[in-house]
Amino acid sequence: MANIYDVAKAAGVSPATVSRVLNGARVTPDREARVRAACAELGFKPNRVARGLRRQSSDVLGLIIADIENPFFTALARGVEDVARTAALSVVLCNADDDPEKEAAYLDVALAEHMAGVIISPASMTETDVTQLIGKGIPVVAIDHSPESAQVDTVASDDERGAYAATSHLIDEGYRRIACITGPRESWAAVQRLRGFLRAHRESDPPRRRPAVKYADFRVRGGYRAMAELLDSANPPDAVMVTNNLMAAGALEAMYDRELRPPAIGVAAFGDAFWSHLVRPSLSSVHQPAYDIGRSAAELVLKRRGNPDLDPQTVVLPTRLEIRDSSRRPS
Amino acid sequence: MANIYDVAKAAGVSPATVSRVLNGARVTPDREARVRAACAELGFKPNRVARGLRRQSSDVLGLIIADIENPFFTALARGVEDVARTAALSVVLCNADDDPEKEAAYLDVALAEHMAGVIISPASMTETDVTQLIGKGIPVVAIDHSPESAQVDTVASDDERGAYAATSHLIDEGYRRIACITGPRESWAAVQRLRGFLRAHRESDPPRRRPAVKYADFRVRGGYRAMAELLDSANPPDAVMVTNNLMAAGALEAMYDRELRPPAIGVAAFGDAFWSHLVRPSLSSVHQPAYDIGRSAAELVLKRRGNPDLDPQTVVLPTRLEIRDSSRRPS
DNA sequence: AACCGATCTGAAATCGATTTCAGCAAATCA
DNA sequence: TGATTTGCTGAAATCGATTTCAGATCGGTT
Repeated sequence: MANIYDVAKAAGVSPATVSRVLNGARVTPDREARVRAACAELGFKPNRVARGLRRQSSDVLGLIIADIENPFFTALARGVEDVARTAALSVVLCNADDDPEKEAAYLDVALAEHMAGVIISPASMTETDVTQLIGKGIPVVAIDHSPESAQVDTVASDDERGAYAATSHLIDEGYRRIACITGPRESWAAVQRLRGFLRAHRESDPPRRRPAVKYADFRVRGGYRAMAELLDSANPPDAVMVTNNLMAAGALEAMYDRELRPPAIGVAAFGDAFWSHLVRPSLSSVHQPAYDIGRSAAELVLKRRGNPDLDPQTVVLPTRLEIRDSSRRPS
Repeated sequence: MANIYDVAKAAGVSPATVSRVLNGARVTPDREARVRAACAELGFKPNRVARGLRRQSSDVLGLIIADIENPFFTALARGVEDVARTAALSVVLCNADDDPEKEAAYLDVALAEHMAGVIISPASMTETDVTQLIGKGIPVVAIDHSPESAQVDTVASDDERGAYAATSHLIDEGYRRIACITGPRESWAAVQRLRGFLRAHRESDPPRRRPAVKYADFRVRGGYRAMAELLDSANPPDAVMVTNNLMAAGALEAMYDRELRPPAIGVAAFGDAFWSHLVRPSLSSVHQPAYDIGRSAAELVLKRRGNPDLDPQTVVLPTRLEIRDSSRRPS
C-alpha cells in the first residue's frame, strides 16, 4: 500500500506538505489539488499506527465491560457509540468477563494503543488499576463507581433508590417475606441495590427485620441457584427482589420449575429486557437508563479530552420503577 | 513511561539486546538478568504502537458483528475469545449495526492497525469489501457467507436444513397455514432459512403452495410488526417460522397482545435464548451453535496466520431442532 | 599458534506518519 | 527603495520498537 512518500513523489511535493493537506493545515490551492489527486490515484490512506506513534494518540475509544451477554451493557454500548461517532471516534468493546486479569490485559492494550479514552465498568473496586491511563492523560470514565486506584469521572444510576422503590412496592402489595438476590459483594451496584432493599425494610411500618439475602453472580445460572435455594429452604419467601435482569430470568425459571408464578409470588427486578414482555403475568422492574448512561459516559470522555484538568465528576441518572400487573390477590 | 532506551541504559546494554530479551532471542544469562531487573525496576512495558509499526502486525483480533444486542453474536464472541486467548490475542468487538458504512469504517481500522485477523459477519454480501485486508495478508473469516469481494474462510450453520426441519415439524403437527418471518433480503442467513422453509412446503405431502413470507430486519420491533401484519391480515396464518430469536420475541409479543399463544398458534424460531425457557408453553427452536461458530472462526484465523496460502475453506456446523411442547391438539 | 565456526553484541536502518525549524518568496509598511 | 513581516515549503528529527549486519568473543581443531 502506498505511503506518504509515494504520494509526495507523485504530487511533486514533500511528505510534510502531504501531511499538511491531510490535516488541514494551510497549503497553496495548487499543491493541495495535486496532493489530493495523488492520494486518490494511489488509494492512499494514512497509516494509523505510524500516526499514533508520532501523535501519541489514536481515535479509538475503548469500552471495557463486565459481561458481553448482559443486555444492560449492550444497550450502554449503543449509547457510547452514538456519541463517539459524532466525534469521529471508533468504539471497540472489550469483554472483561468480570475477571480482573482479563480486565488488566485490556487496560494494557488501551494504554499501549494510547486510546482516545476508556470507559470501564470495573470488575473490582479494589483491584482495577487505572493510574497508568490517568498518568498518560487518557480520559477514563467509570460506570457505577470509580475504582479506588484513582478518582475518575463516573456515571451511575440511582441504584439505592431504585431498589428501595421496588422493595417498597412489594411491601405495599402485601408481601410479607421478601428476599433479595443480589450480585457479588465486590460489585458496587450489587451493594447499593442491597442497601436500598434493606432500607425499605427498615423504613416500612412496622419495620421489618432480617430479610433473606443471597449473593449471586449477576448471571442466569446464579439467579436460578439462588432462587432454588430460597424456595427449597425451610422458610421460603413469598416475594423476591432481584438486582439484575439475567438473574431475574434464572429466578423465574426456578419458580416455574416449582409451578410458582406471580402473583402467588412477588417478583421485582432490576433492568429492562426485551423479553420481559413475554413473561406473563408480567413483573415490576426498575428501569435502568443503560443507553443514557453510555451517552453520558462518552460525553464525559469527550469533555475531558478537551480539558484534561477538570475535577472528576459523577453523574447519577434516575432509575424508574415500572409497575406491571399489580393485581395481587392475597390468599 | 520508560522506553526501551531507558531500560537499555539502566541495564548497561544496547536497545537491541533489550528487544532480544523481550522476544526470547538468545542472550547471555547475565545480561538477560540485568535487563529483566531493569524492566521490573522501571515498570517497562513495550509500546505496542511502535512494535506494530515495525513488525507490521498486532496481537489484536477484530470481531465485526452486525448487532451487538443479538445474543447470537454475543455467544459467538465468547467462542472467539476463548480460542483467541490460547494464542495470547486480545479480541476487540466492533458493532457495525448492519450499516455498510460503519462496517467499512471498522474494516479501515482493522487494516490500519494491522490486526492479527478479522472475523466478520458481513453487513452486505455485495458491499462488504475485504480485498485490502486480504491484500495485506490479514486473515479474514466470514460468518455465514463469504463477501463477494473475495473468497475467504467461512463458518456457517446449516441454516437451510434447520429451517426445513423446523417447518416440517410445524407441518407434522398439523398446522395448515404456516407463515415465515425472515430477515433482510441482503442477508445470506435470512435467504437460506427462507429457502429451507419453502423447500419444506414443496416437499410436504401434498405439496403446499405460496405460503406467506414477511421480510423484516432481524430485530424485535421488526418481528412485532411483521407478526402484527400477518395476524391482522384477511387470511391469518395458524403458525409461523421466525428466522431469528429477536424477531421471535417480537412476534410472540404481537401474539400475546391478541391473546394468542401456542399451541393455538404454532411457533418455531431460530436461535437459542436464555429467556426462551420463560415462555410457556414453550416453543420449538432451531439451535444454532453460536459459541462453536465463534470457536471455529477463531481457529481458522489462527490456522491461516501460520500459513497464509491455504485455500479458503468453509466450515458448516449442524443446527439442531429442539422440540418442546408438541402437544398440539388440533381444533 | 593459527584458523574456523558458532554465538553473541551493538550501531544503525527501518516502519510511516507528524512536527520543528530554517529558508525563501511575496506582501506590507515606512 | 529598503526593511520587515507574513505565509509556505521541504529537510530532517522524532515517536519507540525490531531487525539487519558487521564485528567481537569464545571454544575447539589441527
